[in-house]
Amino acid sequence: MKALAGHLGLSTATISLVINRSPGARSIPHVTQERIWAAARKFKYRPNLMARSLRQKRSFTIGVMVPEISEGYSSMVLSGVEDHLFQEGYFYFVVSHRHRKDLIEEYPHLLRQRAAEGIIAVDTVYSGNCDIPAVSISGHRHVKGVTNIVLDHNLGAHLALEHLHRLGHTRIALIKGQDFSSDTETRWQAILSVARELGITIDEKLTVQLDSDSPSPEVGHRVTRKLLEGNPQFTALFAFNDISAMGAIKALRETGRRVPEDVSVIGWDDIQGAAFHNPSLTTVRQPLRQMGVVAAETLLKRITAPAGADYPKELVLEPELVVRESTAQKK
Amino acid sequence: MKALAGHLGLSTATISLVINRSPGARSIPHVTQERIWAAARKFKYRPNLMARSLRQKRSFTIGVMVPEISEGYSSMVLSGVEDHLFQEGYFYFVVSHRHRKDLIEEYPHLLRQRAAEGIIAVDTVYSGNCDIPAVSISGHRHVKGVTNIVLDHNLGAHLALEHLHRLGHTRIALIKGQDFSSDTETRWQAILSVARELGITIDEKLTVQLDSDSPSPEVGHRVTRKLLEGNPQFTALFAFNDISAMGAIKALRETGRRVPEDVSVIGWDDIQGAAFHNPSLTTVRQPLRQMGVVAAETLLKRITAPAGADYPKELVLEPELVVRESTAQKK
DNA sequence: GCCTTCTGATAAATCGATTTAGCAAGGGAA
DNA sequence: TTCCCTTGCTAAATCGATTTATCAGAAGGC
Repeated sequence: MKALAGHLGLSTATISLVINRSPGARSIPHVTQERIWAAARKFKYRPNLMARSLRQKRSFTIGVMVPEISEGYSSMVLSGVEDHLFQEGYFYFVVSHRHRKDLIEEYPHLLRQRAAEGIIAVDTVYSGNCDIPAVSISGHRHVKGVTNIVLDHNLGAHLALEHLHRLGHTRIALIKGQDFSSDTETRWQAILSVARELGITIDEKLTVQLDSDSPSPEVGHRVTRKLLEGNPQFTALFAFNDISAMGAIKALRETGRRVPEDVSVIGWDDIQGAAFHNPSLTTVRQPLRQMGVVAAETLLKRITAPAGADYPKELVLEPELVVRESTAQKK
Repeated sequence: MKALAGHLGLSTATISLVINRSPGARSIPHVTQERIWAAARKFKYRPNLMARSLRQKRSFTIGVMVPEISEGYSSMVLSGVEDHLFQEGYFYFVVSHRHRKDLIEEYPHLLRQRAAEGIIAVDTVYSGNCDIPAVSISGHRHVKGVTNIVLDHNLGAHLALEHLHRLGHTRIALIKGQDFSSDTETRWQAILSVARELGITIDEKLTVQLDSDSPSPEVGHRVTRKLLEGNPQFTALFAFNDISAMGAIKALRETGRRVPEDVSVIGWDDIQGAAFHNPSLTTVRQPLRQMGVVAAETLLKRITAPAGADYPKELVLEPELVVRESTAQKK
């Protein structure tokens, strides 16, 4: 910039005014402005954003916390987040905590230190111990200063169980989520409540829980194998998510049960692979990309709002049922 | 920091020396140092990294360019990149260009403007038009200033074709990658060369090419349906990647062909879902995470090396064959 | 007693921008 | 002529750190 100023015989102040189209540039004649633009183009001048941020206290950067980046759920959400942030000229840092408590605690501060103006926490229990605006996707705890983006789990449970019910299934096995997943408890309560409503009994002996933080279908495979050891009778299985549903289907096939002829399986999420699994998965679709977009929108709105302004505490999005090949009429 | 200085009755210079353990702190007595640390802890002092970066011209930030974040290949690589960068105290920006030429051209500059000290380009043809260190994963073009991390495609093609050949397959259909994918051409040439070596004829009528930038198996599904229209005779299919292999398998099943009984299918990548597909996929495994780690290591080494130092132009990693259910002896 | 060296700090410049207050020249009105 | 207002621009402060040069005073050597 100094070089530009020298070359043009002007001061850096003038250049700054023109480049930023600030109101102070009103009194700069058009010819001078053109000279400045021309020179800027010629020398490919790009302002140092660090310096600008330091002065303006705006970085146009936000931080995104995910459990694990190489995993369908987070990356779909990220894709939506990215979409919106890009449109608005923001960049973002991604950090993944892999469920480590200390990192979940520390990352918000590190991000803030790096001038992040806000935080999006994906599938992470965020304690809000940092005083910058935050949006939590599937946070499920009301924390001061944090907007929660959540799915209507009751609706989701309803869609799934009613579907199975209509197909004649009454003995339904369940795979509950990992304890650390922020959706687990909410979804579980929704399922229990809807089951009661529909007159479906939830049998504890037909229930298993995912227990490892691996994002692989292997976990669902393992717990389903364990479930099947006692050779329990059931005609449908409702998995915590599509990943575990895939593992469960593999376990069912390995033990001689056909899907959907012998057992109907329903998943949750509708990740990329669900439609191309064999059999393709019936599942409760979460609008993951949209959740990312909404999170980004909400966060930016909060960032640009005057301090102390009101903000939404919770935004609820609706799932939909996608019926494919993995569920069928009970025989 | 000023507040700290005031509280302690010291100057900011002294505090800076101590906090950064700089050599200049030698002459500061231990008691004073302890006072400073105690106060820093008490007031939870965290230096403003923008200001520090501005002065030191180090940001400990790098930029990662990917085609699309919500996609198995990129996110696996990212996971490796993340792992190493985190260890070394670096943060990173992610940008996805969705194959838009203008963005591929512009992003390196935007990243540099945001003080990124280096760039990792994943599956992206990077032109190196920006003078910061760069590492390209599957770049396949030698560009000045860029280190290429590549897979040994010849070995991969060898593993796959030899496997099919041993199983007795000689008429092999091929799905070629999209033109924009940086691996497409290299892999294709490797396959042609290995086929010649093994005495396998590549029949043009058995070859189709992926043509959409969607990361879904749908693309592979569509082109395979088209391939099957003429009812050509073949007993094995070698897909560009696992995603398209899944689409292809669906198309084969839909037209009454069983996998692997009628047609053996082999993929490439070994993404998360490959092992839990039905049938599980035989595939050429790329060490994607490791490629990410190596990329990060190499980039950081280049960043900290003295300017003008030598750097590797290419690092080659080896694939391995993972045999699962989707391939079988020719009947 | 004088000179040097070491100790324990600090003042001030610097990084690269933005922003505010204000200056000089020219024109118009009283 | 004088005063004021606009036009066109700049000096200097500022953001929050790092870093270099320097300084006062004490200690040690001759």
